[in-house]
Amino acid sequence: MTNGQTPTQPPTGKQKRRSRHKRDTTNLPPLELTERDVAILQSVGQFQLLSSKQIQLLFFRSLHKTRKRLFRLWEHGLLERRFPPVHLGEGTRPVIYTLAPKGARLLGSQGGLIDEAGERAIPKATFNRKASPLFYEHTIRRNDFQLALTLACRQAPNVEVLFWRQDRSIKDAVTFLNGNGKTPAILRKVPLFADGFFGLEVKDRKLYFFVEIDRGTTDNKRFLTKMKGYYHLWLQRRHVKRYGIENFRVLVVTTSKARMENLIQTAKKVRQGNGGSGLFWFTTFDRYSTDIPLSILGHIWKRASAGNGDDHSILD
DNA sequence: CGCTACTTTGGTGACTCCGT
DNA sequence: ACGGAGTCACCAAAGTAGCG
Repeated sequence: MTNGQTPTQPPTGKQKRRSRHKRDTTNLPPLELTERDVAILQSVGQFQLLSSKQIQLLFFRSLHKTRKRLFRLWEHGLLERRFPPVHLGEGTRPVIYTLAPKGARLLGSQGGLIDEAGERAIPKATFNRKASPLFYEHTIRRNDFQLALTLACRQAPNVEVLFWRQDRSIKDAVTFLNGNGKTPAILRKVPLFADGFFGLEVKDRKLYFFVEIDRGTTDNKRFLTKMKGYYHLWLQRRHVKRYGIENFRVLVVTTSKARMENLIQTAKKVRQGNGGSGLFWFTTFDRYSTDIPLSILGHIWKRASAGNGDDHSILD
């Protein structure tokens, strides 16, 4: 094409703009799926949902091109799209893409995707249409974290993501004696289901992390209970038995500095003089970004150990 | 093989429309 | 009001067909 005209589309005056919200399948030009298209569908399935911006970071150089291609995949029913609510004075936000049933079937027919537990194929990864805005927000936040980590490890020498898990295979419960020294301790069973669990290989070291995304909706008491759960997971060496790993840390990402300080003070109450001082690490959403992925490997993390105000890198 | 012309594919900028 | 996104026009590189 040298003159800007498409042979199959004669220039007949001004075309009516297609709706962004309703699929118009009349005169739909055929779609030839590329390897990249399949990779996009796989990623959307794995992440559950991705914004056009996030998909660009993974697969394209140009956002313009990204939108065009995603629009075509949507037109052909392979992806679903959702429009986040618009707040006055903010304009629209990037479209959120999820895997459509047709896209899931297509992946299934190509051998599909197996989830981290090695069991479930991708069709169940199609996204629940009735998911709440809070859940969307939470998933987008988690994906931003995973995406920044993925992109950072592409750029950083000697750092590799060994795995990322966020499915039911990391659902666990820890039982321990819960007490504060004043009232009698009672046996407590705390469910643990991290937002993510990942491993990094740094040179010859292997590091493992649980990720907790905090949107400021959990009160201190529940947060303390959850941290106690992780602490006893560590104390009982349950991570060795269950995951075959020797070490782990819990990364908590939250909304603001004030909230973070509050959570750090809460986390400090967990330990009872049995070690584990480096277990809990904290940062805020604004300290890393997918635009500058290496930021997530930078010195942006605060530890909940006493008298330690320095910022750390998760590679430390 | 080497040259030319054309096609295909992917990228950019400007403009305009869209939906809340 | 606002910024995302669809359309249009255009550019550039790579691929390909035809020809001597």
